[in-house]
Amino acid sequence: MTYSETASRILDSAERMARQGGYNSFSFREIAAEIGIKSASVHYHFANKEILGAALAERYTNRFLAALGEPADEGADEMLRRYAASYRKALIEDGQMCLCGMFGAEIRDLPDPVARQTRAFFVRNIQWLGQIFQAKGLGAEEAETKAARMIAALEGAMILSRSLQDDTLFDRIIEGYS
Amino acid sequence: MTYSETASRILDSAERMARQGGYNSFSFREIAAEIGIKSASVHYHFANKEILGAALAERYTNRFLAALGEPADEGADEMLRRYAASYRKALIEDGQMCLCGMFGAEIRDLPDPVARQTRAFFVRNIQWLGQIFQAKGLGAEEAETKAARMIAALEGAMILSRSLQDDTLFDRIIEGYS
DNA sequence: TTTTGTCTACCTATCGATAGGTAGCTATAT
DNA sequence: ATATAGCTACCTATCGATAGGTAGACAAAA
Repeated sequence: MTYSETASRILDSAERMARQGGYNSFSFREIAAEIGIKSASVHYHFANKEILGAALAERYTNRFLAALGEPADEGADEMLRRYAASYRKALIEDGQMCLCGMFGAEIRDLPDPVARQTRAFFVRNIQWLGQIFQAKGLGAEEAETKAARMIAALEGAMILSRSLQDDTLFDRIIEGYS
Repeated sequence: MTYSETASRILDSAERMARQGGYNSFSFREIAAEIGIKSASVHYHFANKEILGAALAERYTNRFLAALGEPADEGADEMLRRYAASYRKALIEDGQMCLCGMFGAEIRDLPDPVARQTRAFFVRNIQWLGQIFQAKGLGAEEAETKAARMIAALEGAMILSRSLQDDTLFDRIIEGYS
């Protein structure tokens, strides 16, 4: 999926808000005000909120995986380090939570298309990490479990580090995974 | 803090909604409708939303810790198992997320009194678990890190298991902590 | 001339919150 | 015993703000 300049700016704005406060924390009005158009014009690009929310999660997932590269490009340990570093960068450098971590927590309250895209984030990330763990010699099932465990640790580390306003806590929690 | 019958039912209702969709997912009107009073009467018991939210997090924290008992009552490993089991019960038996996990994720968007109570949940839980790890022979700093790591793993496991609608995933992720 | 993107203007529903009132209980003072 | 006063727990009615969403006009570009 490719987006126009305006559509991209809408997504940028919505993503920033959603990663701060979840699905109910971005609105057509606020997005419009931020990028200098009217809320009706936001509806032109994204007909309703569930379409916008689903697009948000889809673009986030694609960008996230694209930034990681193919799972086999380099050594397995280096890939794990890179994976953890991408969460670290989001939290500490960008000051934002994982969009799909937020959406995942409130998934029972989300419109179905948004929930589906949120699940896709975790499925694809478990696949990505699972390949790494398999490259390290683990069986498919165990690799998947370890992948899920690592993602859970990173999502949880974000929440605790953010809550306690202590960036170093993220590193201390993740120590050993990198 | 002790609450009247009605105040307790307000908190029960709000807690259930908040653990499903976060701070913006409960409203005075919806709570009132659920327990059969008017929204103005909810304001009688909790003057505004931040007071209600803070009371929610405070009661949740106190109940959570009370259910765990004193950290030294039994063997350290049994206490760790019990700690993980309390998250498991919430997720699988009650079908709910951790209230302060939800609030923690969106903490930057929360009114200050709610954010403070949310932080208190994590501080007190790290203290509780830290005592267990110290009883197992770890130094204070390392015990605190391991405590935070375990809480992060449990919060993250809830999000993934919930997102992927797979109860067994929670157990597989937590395997080894219990 | 059709499409694209934006606008004005509006809608209904809901939000948190407040004002003002009432029924019933309780405690004190006469 | 009775009147007075205050408190508790609710009510009706309403406020301004904001939510998501829609209809239709309009200008520029293809």
